Amino acid sequence: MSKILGRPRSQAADDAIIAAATKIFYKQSYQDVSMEAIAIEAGVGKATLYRRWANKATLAVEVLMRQVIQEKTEYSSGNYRQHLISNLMGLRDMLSSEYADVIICVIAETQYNPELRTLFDQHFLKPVQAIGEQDLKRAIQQGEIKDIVDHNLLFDQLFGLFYYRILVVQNNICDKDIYAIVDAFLALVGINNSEK
Amino acid sequence: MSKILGRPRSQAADDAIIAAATKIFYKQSYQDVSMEAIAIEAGVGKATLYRRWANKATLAVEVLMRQVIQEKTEYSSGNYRQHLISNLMGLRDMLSSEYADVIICVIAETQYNPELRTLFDQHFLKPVQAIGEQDLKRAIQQGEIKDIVDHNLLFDQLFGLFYYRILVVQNNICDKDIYAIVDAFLALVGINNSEK
Amino acid sequence: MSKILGRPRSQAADDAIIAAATKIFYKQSYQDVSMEAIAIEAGVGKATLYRRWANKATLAVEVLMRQVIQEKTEYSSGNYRQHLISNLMGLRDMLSSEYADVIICVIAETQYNPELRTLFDQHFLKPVQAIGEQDLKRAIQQGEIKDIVDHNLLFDQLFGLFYYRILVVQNNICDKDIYAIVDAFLALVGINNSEK
Amino acid sequence: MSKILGRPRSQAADDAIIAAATKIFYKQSYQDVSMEAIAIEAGVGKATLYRRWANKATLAVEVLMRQVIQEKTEYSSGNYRQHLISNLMGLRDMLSSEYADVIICVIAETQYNPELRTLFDQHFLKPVQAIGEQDLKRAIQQGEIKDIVDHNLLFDQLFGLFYYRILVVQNNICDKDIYAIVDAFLALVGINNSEK
DNA sequence: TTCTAACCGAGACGGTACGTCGGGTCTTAAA
DNA sequence: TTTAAGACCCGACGTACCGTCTCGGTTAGAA
Repeated sequence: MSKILGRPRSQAADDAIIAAATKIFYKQSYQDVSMEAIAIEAGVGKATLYRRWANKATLAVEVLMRQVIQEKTEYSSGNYRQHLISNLMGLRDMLSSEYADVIICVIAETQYNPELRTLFDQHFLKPVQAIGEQDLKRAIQQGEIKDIVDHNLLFDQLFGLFYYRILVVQNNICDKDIYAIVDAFLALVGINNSEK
Repeated sequence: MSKILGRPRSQAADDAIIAAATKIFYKQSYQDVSMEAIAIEAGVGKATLYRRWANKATLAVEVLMRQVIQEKTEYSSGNYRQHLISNLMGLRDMLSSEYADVIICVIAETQYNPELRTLFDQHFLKPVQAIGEQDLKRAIQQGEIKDIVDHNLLFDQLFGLFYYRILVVQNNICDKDIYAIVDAFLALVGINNSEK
Repeated sequence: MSKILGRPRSQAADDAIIAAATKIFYKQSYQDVSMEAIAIEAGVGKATLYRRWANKATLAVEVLMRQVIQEKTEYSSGNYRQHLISNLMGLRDMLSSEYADVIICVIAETQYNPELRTLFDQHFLKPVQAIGEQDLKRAIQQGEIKDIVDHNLLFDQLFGLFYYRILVVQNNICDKDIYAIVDAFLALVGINNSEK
Repeated sequence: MSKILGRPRSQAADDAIIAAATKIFYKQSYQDVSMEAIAIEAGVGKATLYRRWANKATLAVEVLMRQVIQEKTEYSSGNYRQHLISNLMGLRDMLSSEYADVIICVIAETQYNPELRTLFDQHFLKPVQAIGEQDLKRAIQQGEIKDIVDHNLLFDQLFGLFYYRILVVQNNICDKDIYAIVDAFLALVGINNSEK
């Protein structure tokens, strides 16, 4: 049986590291952030840092994840159209935030780091998609939209639009754009529009 | 009047550097590529390299640009549907190629390097978009598709889908998917579908 | 109160660096020696090297110092004349050795590097002078030579002769020359000569 | 027979280079002086510079030589004691000047550059020694000093004292010191002292 | 006058060493 | 066993200088 031996890990260290990382990733570009700086800001040894997160990218995912969770909980009422708009505004805000370069740099890293890939999928992409899918499922059950087969493709088109516009082309997406996009989306899959 | 003074820059050095960079970016991840390695492979001094390209990202854009130009010239016959399919297959191939991580890393860099941003826009994004737009214009003139107002949005959705699926979610897009996507796109904007 | 924090510096690294430097300074000219080569030979990171010695010259002084210490301990018996001859032969050997160019290059550096100046003084010049002075003092006490006031000047003349002849004019000084020089020196300050 | 073909070398370029080198060696340490800077200051191409002087050290010897010539012509009257004092003051001034580090750096280079060695010998050391020897010869003829056999050794001791004191130990030599040194020297070799 | 050869200033060339910096690991003594 | 501190190895970075080479153009004497 495995007993817990030695000094237990300090929760304070965890918190200090995340706080420091969140702060530093906010005000500096991903590349310019050094693990050393985070360790110093957190008042923590580098080993303590690496014992919890294997590398900079992994720590960055942690920070991003917490940012997503914050966003997620803020939008939670209204009908499907409202939900969708709220979710997409959340996504827009995240992609336009100071963490934009952290997101894209992490995505870059995932190209040749499978573990990070998995982590990023589960802690960042999935949670964002999940909101959309939960809402969608409820909307279908409530008869708000058609039970289309390939909503994956449509969702990817929707999300892709945001990633591409904001991160690649670097045109920001205003609220009016989002209304138009959502309405176009609902025009395709919504039930009410065929009733009109 | 400005005369040409001093020894002119060697075209051979240009070529050697680009060839070396293309080769090395192909077989190594962007992060693992060092400017020093490129200089050595090209048989060129580091100063010669930095005289032309200020940093790794700028050189990477050069390499990507030439890859895009190669792709572009390969697809050039058939009707609009054919063209669109060809173009998107080209985009898919590029985003799925060994240069995928170079592209995403360059995009990452553009987040905090305005000059690189401009360069990437003009030498990579614009050329790719241009193909689509030229074809579109011709298609409208020939009455193949509706003269819709906001084809920008639709194109971004299309391109975004590819960037998102391949680079972010990392699901590859097969030929069948492309047919489906194009048909869905034409169902929205094509004229023939309203005739059905 | 100052406690010892962090990982202590590795004595093994110190030793490896000094051994490597000694070896490389021996077989290459000072100018051709690179810090990188020393680091590699020592199996040590460049940072580790620069953490201890700020530059090539400082490291060279370290190497020279250890060479002086080796020489010093070799000559230690006989009367004052014998001692003087031994010491000057040691100086001659050092200035004629493979380290000659290291010595002169370090002296060159001291012209515009005060810290190196101090270091060179304390770790190289002083130890060499000290031998002569100790012997002198003993010789005076034992009545072998006159208690002259300005032996500094005479010593500088003696040492200067060696530096000038070997390093500047680059004529080597043979054993016979040394005997002559010492006898001339003792003819000036020795007691026995006035007794003859 | 070799005829002079092509455009003759520009005297103006020679002068400009020497002037620039003299100026720059004066105000910067030898190490910090770059051939490029001299070429720019002289308004001359680097090739023009290297066509005349093979490297920095060779050019430095040129500068030093001209400095020696300047000094030489300044002292030329009085008896031998006066001459010797003047000459040594000239040497002292040169070794204490802004060119001190140039001298020592050139000496350093001569350790592994035989051509420079020859050049330095003929253009710097010899001229300085020559003054002393000419004066000595005349003094011997005029019966001012003994016709000693090995005045080489004594001269080396004298010059060595200056090089060692000023460049190595870096104690400056004041006028009073020079008087003392000269008188000690003449006490050894002078005729008048035995007459007193 | 035209030709030829060496020159000129400017600056790019291949090399090479520099000293710094960051990543991720390891080693202390203390808790 | 974890902690903070900080040294460790590794290797890329971008700069600077070396001494050479290549431009277009100049300057002389020879043909």
